[in-house]
Amino acid sequence: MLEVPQRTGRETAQEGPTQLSQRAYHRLREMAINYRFRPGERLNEGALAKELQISRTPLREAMHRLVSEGLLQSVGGRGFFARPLDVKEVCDLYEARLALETAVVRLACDRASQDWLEAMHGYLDRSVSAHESEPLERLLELDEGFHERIAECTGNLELLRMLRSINARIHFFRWVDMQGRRDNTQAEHRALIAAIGQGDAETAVGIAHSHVARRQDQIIDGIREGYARLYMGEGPQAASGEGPQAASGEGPQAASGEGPHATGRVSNSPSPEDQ
Amino acid sequence: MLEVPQRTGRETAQEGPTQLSQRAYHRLREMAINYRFRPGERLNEGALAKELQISRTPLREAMHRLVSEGLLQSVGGRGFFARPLDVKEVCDLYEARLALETAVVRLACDRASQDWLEAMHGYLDRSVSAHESEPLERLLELDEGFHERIAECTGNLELLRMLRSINARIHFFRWVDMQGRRDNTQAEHRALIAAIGQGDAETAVGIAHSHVARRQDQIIDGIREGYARLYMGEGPQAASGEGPQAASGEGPQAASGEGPHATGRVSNSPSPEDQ
DNA sequence: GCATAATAAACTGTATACAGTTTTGCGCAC
DNA sequence: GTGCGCAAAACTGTATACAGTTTATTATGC
Repeated sequence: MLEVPQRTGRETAQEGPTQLSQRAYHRLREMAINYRFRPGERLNEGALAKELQISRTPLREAMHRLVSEGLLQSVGGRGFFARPLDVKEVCDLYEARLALETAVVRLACDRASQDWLEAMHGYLDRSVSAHESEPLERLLELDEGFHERIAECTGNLELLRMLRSINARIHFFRWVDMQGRRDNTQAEHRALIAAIGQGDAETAVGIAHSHVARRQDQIIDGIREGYARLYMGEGPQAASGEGPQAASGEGPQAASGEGPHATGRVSNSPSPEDQ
Repeated sequence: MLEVPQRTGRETAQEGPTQLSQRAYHRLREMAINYRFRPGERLNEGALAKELQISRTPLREAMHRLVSEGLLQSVGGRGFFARPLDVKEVCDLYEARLALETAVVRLACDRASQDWLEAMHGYLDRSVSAHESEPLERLLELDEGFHERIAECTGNLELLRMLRSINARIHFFRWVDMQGRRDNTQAEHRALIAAIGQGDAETAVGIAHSHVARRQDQIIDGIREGYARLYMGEGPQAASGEGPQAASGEGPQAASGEGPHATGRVSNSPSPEDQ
């Protein structure tokens, strides 16, 4: 009688969630984050459902979630759309990220445990060794992981959640921004952890601020660059030009995780519901 | 061929969205915000669908959105649950709110226009006149509106969105906190706007900080109080005790907007997917 | 009486069907 | 050619059906 809902058994390690809507959510999320859909493109539910080999019902449930997270848009009666490349939006996200990061670092100065500091040093060591060998995508992941770990150490799940959400939405632009340039942020990361370890909030915030803000300056160029990459025919199935139906080709296409693939023509951005 | 999706005609002023899933979203959101569901309670989709007079499909779509926003939880195979009363979560939200509010006020100092400042004075005047006459619920709305307008003036839609999301989730606790006490925040609000108008970031942030942080101290008691209100039989359909089926009674029950209505027995909180 | 097992009812997750709308394609006037 | 209008096709939004699981209920042994 007393409801004590428990998570019904950990999902099998490799297969991910058993729920179709949840699996669809994760796959679509990855696609949206990496702009595997052309910006502003309308997503054909039938085609997507076939691609993911599920019916439209769980697919739409997943899409609704992604709308809430700003990774998709919806227009009543017209369906779902890939998010457009919106300079203003990305600037807003960077600004918000800066605000959160500042707050998180300040809190971390008070709350970082010895265990956590040691773990972070280990994390940085591993990142160093990865710096030369790993692909850029992986380096970006490591950087995101670094900042998210600082958020974790504050113990504030809401700050962590918001930071993750922002990181997902700017991921692609950071990826574009990194192309070619393989700059080393290790030193700054070390300094940040050191300041946090000493509880020196002002220094820590200063480092974090310049660390995050520096990128912000480059981002507008980055978005321009993003336009180019997405529209000028980079990527596998370059410029098929026609075919208004399938979102990203017909057959089930493995999400190979190697950077954005979408190509095609421009379409104006939708005016979505203010949800 | 070129997709130029436009919002297909403003919704008719009074009726709200035409989309059923969207209407369900708004109604459920209001219910979740005000704890019209008992904390942790499992939501019966069939009963809810009947109550809202729609089928389960759009209902579930709305529920998925609300899960993304932290206003509902879902457990695979067991369905959706009302969010539990979680002290830690509320503290995290207050802390996050403080961080955002600080950032927003700082930005506002740089960006507030003369027009905006005048509009805010008008807003405060109206709030003053409402202070004695209007119900507490309305005063809370005015306060939320005040803070959201500051966020609006920064022009950063993402900060605004996050602030709104947080405000929705702590709304109930602020409401409980306000009961009995009809304290006047007008002076602080005036001072804050004045500081913003002069571009005095440090003063403005100081005011905002103490303004928000003060409440934070009281919130834990507030949550305890919330427990009492929800479980000790306050509200209309007091302590029916039994009846595990319907979420909030059988027939369609007008959302009268007069404070939280839910009552009933305790049930442990679910362990939802980490989505 | 209380715990346990078996059985029935209820509910969730997903697929499918269908109505109404939007988009596309085509013909025709200009 | 270019723009307009109409018919066909395609697609979205919603309802419904159904299988598999979870929850409630009853029966049984101790």
